[in-house]
Amino acid sequence: MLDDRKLAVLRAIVTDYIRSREPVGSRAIVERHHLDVSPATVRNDMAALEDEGYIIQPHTSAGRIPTDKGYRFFVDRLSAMKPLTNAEKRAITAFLTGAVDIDDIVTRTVRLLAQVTSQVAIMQYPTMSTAVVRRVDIVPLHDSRGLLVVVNSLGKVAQRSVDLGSVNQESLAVLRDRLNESVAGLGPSQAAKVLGDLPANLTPEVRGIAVEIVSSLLDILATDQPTRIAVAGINNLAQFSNEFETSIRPVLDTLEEQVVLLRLLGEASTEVMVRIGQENDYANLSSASVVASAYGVDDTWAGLGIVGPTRMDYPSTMASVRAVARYVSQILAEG
Amino acid sequence: MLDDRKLAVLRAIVTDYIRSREPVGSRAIVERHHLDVSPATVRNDMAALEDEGYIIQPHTSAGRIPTDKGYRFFVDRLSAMKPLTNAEKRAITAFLTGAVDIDDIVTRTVRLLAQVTSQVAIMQYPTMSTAVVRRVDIVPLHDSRGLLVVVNSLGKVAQRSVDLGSVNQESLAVLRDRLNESVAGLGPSQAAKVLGDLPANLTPEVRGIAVEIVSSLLDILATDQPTRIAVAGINNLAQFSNEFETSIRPVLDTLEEQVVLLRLLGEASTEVMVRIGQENDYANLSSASVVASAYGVDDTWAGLGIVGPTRMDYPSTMASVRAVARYVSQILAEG
DNA sequence: ACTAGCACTCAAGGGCTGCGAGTGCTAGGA
DNA sequence: TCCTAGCACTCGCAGCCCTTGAGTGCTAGT
Repeated sequence: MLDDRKLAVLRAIVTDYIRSREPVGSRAIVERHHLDVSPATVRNDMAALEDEGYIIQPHTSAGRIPTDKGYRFFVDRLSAMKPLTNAEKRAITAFLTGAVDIDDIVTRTVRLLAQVTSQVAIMQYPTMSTAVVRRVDIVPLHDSRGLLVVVNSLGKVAQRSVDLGSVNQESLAVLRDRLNESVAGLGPSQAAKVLGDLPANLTPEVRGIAVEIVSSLLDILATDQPTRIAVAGINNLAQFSNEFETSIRPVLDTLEEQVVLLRLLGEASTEVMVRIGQENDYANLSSASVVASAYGVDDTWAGLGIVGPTRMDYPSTMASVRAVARYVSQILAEG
Repeated sequence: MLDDRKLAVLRAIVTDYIRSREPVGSRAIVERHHLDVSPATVRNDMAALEDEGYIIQPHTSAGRIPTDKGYRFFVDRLSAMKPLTNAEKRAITAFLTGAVDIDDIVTRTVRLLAQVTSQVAIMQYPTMSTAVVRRVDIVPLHDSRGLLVVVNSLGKVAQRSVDLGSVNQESLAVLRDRLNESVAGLGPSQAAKVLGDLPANLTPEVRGIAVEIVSSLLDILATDQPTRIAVAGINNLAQFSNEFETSIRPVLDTLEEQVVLLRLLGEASTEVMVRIGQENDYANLSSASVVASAYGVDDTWAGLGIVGPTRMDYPSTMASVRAVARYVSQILAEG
């Protein structure tokens, strides 16, 4: 049905349209891509491609532009990721070295990604779910307030404000040691099991306060901060103001919805995921595309990616997203 | 020079223009604000106001719109902050109760502010500078990597990845205890002084590792995370796409510049600060206004505020910003 | 000091026109 | 059977002109 020349025509339309944002006509194709046929022949091919739903005409006397389906076909079958230039690789390493902690890594990565792709970058903070607890601490602050601090093996720190009542320092130290003995080295779910029985085994004076602290601790382990997302490069959207069908409004709305972003990134695998226009489950993103990939080490994975107009340079963007995901994984693995 | 009626005319122009975004004509003023004079009289007043630079005509046959100077006069002399409705007050308290730690407070506050004002909200994380160190901990992670964790009296947790070499657990515990004895209860600058002499007083086997850890600790105390800013409600900008002189682009650019935002918020005092259009030192904000206030407890203050078009409802916005700053200060004071 | 009246200005919107890019179709050639 | 040349057709776009109407500044009169 689609012979080689038709595929070449489709590829030409997609690449030219991505470059120029102008509907692509039959003459332009034969000229720019030296197909050795006449425009009339290309027109016949275009008619066929239009019948199949890969391209449309914005109006009768205009050239063709790709549909979502056309982009999809292009991404799946007609393009290869464009390898990064050495300058880009150097920029990536330069940007990511010198990060001091995991928050810093995320902040730097998301900015880097925004800069490299000239799109809006989003990145999920690594989850703790497969990490194990390394340290639990209870720090008195002032009056009866204190802070419960949990450090996990990824170097992620979680904290929760707690009420310590009038418990004395020694009891607190005892409780802390018991907590550490119990849960250090355990994953969240195992830790939660162990913690359930803990208060019963404590001396009465500690027990009162222990109940609240254990419940806060369980809370930390359960919620596991899956809700945090870093965003950067929103200013890059402005250049596409008239790119999106109506306005950039719905896209901006989506970027404020952490839950939606999380679900988007949740679908990323270690290879590059691309969602084009209507393929997104969210009406707000129906004229946007999402390119995402998972990053992480061992069994701990989270997502990062970009959001942009459907008319984007998929080969380059996909390559950038994948490269950044790999570099940041590597950095996480190293320390 | 400016008699009462002229002031009333200016006030009418500002309020009507804020409402309708249409240039305000002389007839509209006498009708909507029952000044008991004729349009012709108002026209004379308008000519005077224009001479003084408070209003301009976008084109010859149009009504008048306020200049930055006109807004400034309005804010300083012609308006009072609009008290919040009970519903708004309830929304604020509802939104802020249940915050679990300081990060959570900031996240919630900045979203709240964006929602209440329908503008872009920005908020500086509280600085540690006047807080005292409560706890220092060193948590081994894997291989030779570890995490240095510092908790301060505000409940703020800072961490830094460190290389522990092959030091054993006991030495680490010793070092940790010594660090806590030395700096607990001290502010950053005092702590830094004490820390300088510490390694010399340690046993040789601990000393090697201590040097690096102390330097990381000093780093944490010095950098003090003043660089973090939370932003929310960028989608609110979209409704003003054609509000800003050229586009929302420069404003979006500014919002990506943490340094600029920090300097903006740094100028906030405990009363409400308003910067209108060209009053901002940044060309990117020349058609935007910033409303900000300081929040905090005791000697620890940071800034929060909003960024929006110069055509904004100053009385309400100022009231909201002030109210939110006060509520969040109160919450910080309580726990 | 205010007002009525009037001539003037100018942005915005509607209708009209010519231009040109691009198409679909058909007939003819390899 | 596939490709091409030629041609009539479509339609968005830009430019132009005109009308409309809101709003002004000025002047003479109360």
